[in-house]
Amino acid sequence: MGEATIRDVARRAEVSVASVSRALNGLNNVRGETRERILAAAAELGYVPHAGARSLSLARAHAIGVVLPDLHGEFFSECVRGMDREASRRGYLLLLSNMHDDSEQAAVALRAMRGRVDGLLVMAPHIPPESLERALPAALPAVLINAPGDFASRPSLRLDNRAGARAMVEHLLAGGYRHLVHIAGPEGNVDAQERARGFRDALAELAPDMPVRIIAGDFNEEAGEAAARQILASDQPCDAIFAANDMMAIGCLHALRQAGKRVPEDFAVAGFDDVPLARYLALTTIQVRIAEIGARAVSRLVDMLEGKGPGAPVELHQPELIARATTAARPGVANG
Amino acid sequence: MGEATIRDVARRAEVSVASVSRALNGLNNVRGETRERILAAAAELGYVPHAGARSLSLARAHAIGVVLPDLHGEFFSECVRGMDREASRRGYLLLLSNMHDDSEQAAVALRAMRGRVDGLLVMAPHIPPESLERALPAALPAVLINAPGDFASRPSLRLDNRAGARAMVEHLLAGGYRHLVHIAGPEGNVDAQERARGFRDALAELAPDMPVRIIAGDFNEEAGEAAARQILASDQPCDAIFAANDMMAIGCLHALRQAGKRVPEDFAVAGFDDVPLARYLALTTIQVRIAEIGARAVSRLVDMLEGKGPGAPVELHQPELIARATTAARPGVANG
DNA sequence: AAAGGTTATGTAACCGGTTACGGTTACTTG
DNA sequence: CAAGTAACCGTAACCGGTTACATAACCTTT
Repeated sequence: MGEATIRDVARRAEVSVASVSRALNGLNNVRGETRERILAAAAELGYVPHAGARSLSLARAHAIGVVLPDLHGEFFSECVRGMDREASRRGYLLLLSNMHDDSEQAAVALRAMRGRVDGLLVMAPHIPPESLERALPAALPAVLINAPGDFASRPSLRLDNRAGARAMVEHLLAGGYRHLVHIAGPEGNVDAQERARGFRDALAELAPDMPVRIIAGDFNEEAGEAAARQILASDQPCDAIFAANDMMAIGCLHALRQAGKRVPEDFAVAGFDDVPLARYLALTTIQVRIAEIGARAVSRLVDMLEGKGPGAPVELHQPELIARATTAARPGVANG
Repeated sequence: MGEATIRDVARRAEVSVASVSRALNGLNNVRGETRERILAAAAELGYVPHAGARSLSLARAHAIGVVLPDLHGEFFSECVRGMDREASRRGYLLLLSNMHDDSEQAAVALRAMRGRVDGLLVMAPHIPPESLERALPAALPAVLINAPGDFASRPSLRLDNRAGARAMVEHLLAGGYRHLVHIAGPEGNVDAQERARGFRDALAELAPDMPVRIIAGDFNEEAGEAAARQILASDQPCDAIFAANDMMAIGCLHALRQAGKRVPEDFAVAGFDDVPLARYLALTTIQVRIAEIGARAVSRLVDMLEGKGPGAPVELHQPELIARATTAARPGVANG
């Protein structure tokens, strides 16, 4: 009924389980003829080793746990794809668990990983550092991705959101735009916070006399549309809109066009993330190579697991500005 | 150093491991005071049960293995998202393994699942049924998604590609288009085959005197562009192009517009899948609710695992036609 | 007070692998 | 030919849980 075990193979090959284990794991202290007999028996029985038992015995699961929040489409898939690529390259499987926003559920998800994985990859831009640290099994190596705060205790990867926002501000100013508005992301989200901060700081430094105007948003397309309407209805001057992510920028684009405005002549529009759609809509944005970050996270974790040391505690990934038509320079502006 | 084990908890609470196990699993045959002592000890030690050991002992891992091919972005994430939603609802974790195209590697990926999962979800539109069956551990329940051929031995979910293609042909004919061309997907891919077959059959039935014209493609945007160029260069009449997926349809759209053609006036264009981009480009397409299929697959597998019977051996999911601007009816055609 | 029943707890086997350790056997070597 | 060595192989302990079964403690009941 059940699958064949190593003892079945041993019985059939008329050797001990130890020899079967040795033969199947390629140890060299098995006589050629014996090895043949064992391999034959294993093949005849269709024997497949029981990975669970193996990892219990070895204290090594060759699997890494991935705990992600509810990301929207692109992000999720790209991140997991990058992780999977690297993981399979290095011989690990991925155990996935979506963590819903609740911090309590997150703890449960993390605990469920104990004893099935060798390490953890955690992306939790919305969980406060202390409760995250409390929820992490202490002895399990972990790499944090885009964690809020400076996590001294765990190595982490971070996207340099501030640098990205700053690059965008520079780009818009260089293009001759003089009245910038930022549409922010959800309040609790670190990425959103850092992008807004980057916008604010860059403006303070590069154009100190320009008023800093930030409209609240939530990363959804509708928020972008609402922001556009608000801008159109307002009497404050505005000639460039920088949304904290692409979806809001896209909503914004739609609303502006619907209102008969031209982009970039009347308003420049820019986003953040470089989702596939951005290219089709010629939207200027900041490219976030999330797959690369995922792969890098796996790579660092595996290095830790294999004793190659944790490396830099915080690794900052630089995003790249992709200039497209929605922020073309104003006529008469000499561009650098 | 290592994490606390159940024996550590037992020692600290001055009881046997059996009692600890009982107390932590909520069995009712533990005296109240003893239970308190055990819970306290566990909390003090930060004890987290070792899921690997637990599942070895119970012969139940509460995890399900997911083996997917290299899908492109949208598809992958949507599918996994649907699976994850349902899996976490029913108390299972997902163990992910991307299967690369190689059939040999697929077998390895499947074997690696033995002993860590209770069942398997396999999506392998490119692996021949026999080698798949050979690679699947016999005693492991599995649900196949979009498997080629009729798999008598395993329950499976299938997208009704033929019905989708047929609906599209009907839609185009009703719109007044008279010269349909299909851009096919990769040869070995079942979905692509069935879509082409649906196109062919529908045409044979609904417009028997119309020549069936199919151009080879590979699901990539470039193939769509190439097909468009081929159509433009050819002297055979064509007024509607139905690509086997959205990405090719999009490539096609670009190439046509670049050549100065209007859509849908000169050519109608339609795709298959309804990727998010399709809505923005107003591309008519067949909506595939892949997340739903993923969720359903999990649900069926869990039903099997919990002894609720496998249900229908093959479950066919009906896709829905989404009519948009790229296939607007020709003027003068009474529609509906 | 002894017999019988109930309930709480402990002991040890088991899940399916790996491996330290010790025993055989065959081969060198003086 | 005896002793030493290397190569091969088997026994049993172990990884960290669960649980059948045995035992002990406590109540009833007559």
